[in-house]
Amino acid sequence: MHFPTLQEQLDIIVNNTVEVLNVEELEKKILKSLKTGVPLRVKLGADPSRPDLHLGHSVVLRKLREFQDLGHEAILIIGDFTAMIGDPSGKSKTRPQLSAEEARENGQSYFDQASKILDADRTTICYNADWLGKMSFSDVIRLSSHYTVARMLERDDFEKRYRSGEPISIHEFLYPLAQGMDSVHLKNDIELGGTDQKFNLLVGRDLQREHGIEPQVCITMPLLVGTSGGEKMSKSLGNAICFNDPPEEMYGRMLSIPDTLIELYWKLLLPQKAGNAESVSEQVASAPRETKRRLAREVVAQYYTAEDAEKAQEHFDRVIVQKQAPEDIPTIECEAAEAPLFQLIVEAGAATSNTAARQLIANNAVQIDGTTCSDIHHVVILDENPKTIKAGKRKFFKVASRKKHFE
RNA sequence: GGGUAGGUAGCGAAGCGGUCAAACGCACCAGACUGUAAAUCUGUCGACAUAUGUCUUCGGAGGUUCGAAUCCUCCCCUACCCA
Repeated sequence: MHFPTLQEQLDIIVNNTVEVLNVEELEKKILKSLKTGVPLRVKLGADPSRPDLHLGHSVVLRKLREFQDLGHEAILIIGDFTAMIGDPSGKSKTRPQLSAEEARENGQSYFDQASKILDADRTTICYNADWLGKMSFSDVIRLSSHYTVARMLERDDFEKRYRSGEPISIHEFLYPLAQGMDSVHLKNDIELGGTDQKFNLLVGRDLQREHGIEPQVCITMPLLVGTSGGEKMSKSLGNAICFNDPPEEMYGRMLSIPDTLIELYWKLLLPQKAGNAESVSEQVASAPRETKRRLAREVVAQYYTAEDAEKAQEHFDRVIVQKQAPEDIPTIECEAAEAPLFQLIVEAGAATSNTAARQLIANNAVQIDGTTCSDIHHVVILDENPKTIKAGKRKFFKVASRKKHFE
């Protein structure tokens, strides 16, 4: 195995990180691997209770990929056992406990999605139920004796919740310990995570040391801000862009980010290409629109192809900018010769209830063949010629009668 | 085990016998404006019907009332304090 030089590796590894704990040890580890030819083992934990990966996940996955490209070993660890506990980080809500099968399924899905960024052939995937599930209660007691309540409360979100009077369950204290045991089991050299994982990563480091293993270096990456700015990207906040979003949607959502996020997204979401990162801020200043369009295209191309990205942009220009109907839109066929407009909107899935559909109409958000209709009682006359209905900004469908088709 | 304060729509938070489908803020959705966005302004924001209507909601189950989110009983849950 041939690795780049120490300095080359350090430059790449440290770039974009929030913290590296600590750099001296990292250097030592790199030097050792250079000398022995043994790649570093880099661990990243994955939570299978949320199998929809979004761009926020990509930040840390991208870092892992960089390690792979430097010749090191990526270990993706699916926390199927910890998912059964429920991840306490962030929200106070306890996550639903997953069955073993669900966790495996989700884990596979996670891996499939992560493969859009990782080099899948060179990624080791493992499930922590394989070892955590074998621990006995006395093992757990022994493990938990290593940590004190006061130290647990050092963790940022525990401390906040404690002070604001929000509940903290005992089992949540076990979560970092379980995650730390993963590091003991894997004997990994490095663990990656978002800044919210810092405490958990450090617990792994401590536990390794106590088990006589060379402690892992902890690397934290920034949490990506969501598309509306402010809060971190999260599916439940509705400000996320998922790996599995279709190209058109991905493109549209990318364009809807505030301008102030362009540079940050550029830095964190695209692979490092020499020369282009520095000039982005100038480009944003001089041509924000074009820069954002380019960013959107580049991001879509990461998850699909450059061609798909082009198509997505064309689609967007057509539908949103020029407000024309897209090329391919679904047609619903009715047997009746006429139908209330609001009902059609619901049937097409453009509104969740009749009331919601009426509200859309009342809000001037509905067009039939390009003409706005604000009459909630409107009845659409159907024949074999499909009528194009637009409900809201980007929901289009056609309706036609299929009466004749029955003869 | 004892005490105190609480559990209200996606979230935060008012209401404390009728005028409550429930103020207000945020988020979401839509319209205007734009660069596509952000910011700003406007509307909507439980469901069904739509001219003032009906139904299901205010931790859960009962009860008192012509009438309850609001009063009573029991239960469940949370925080804090005392043991």
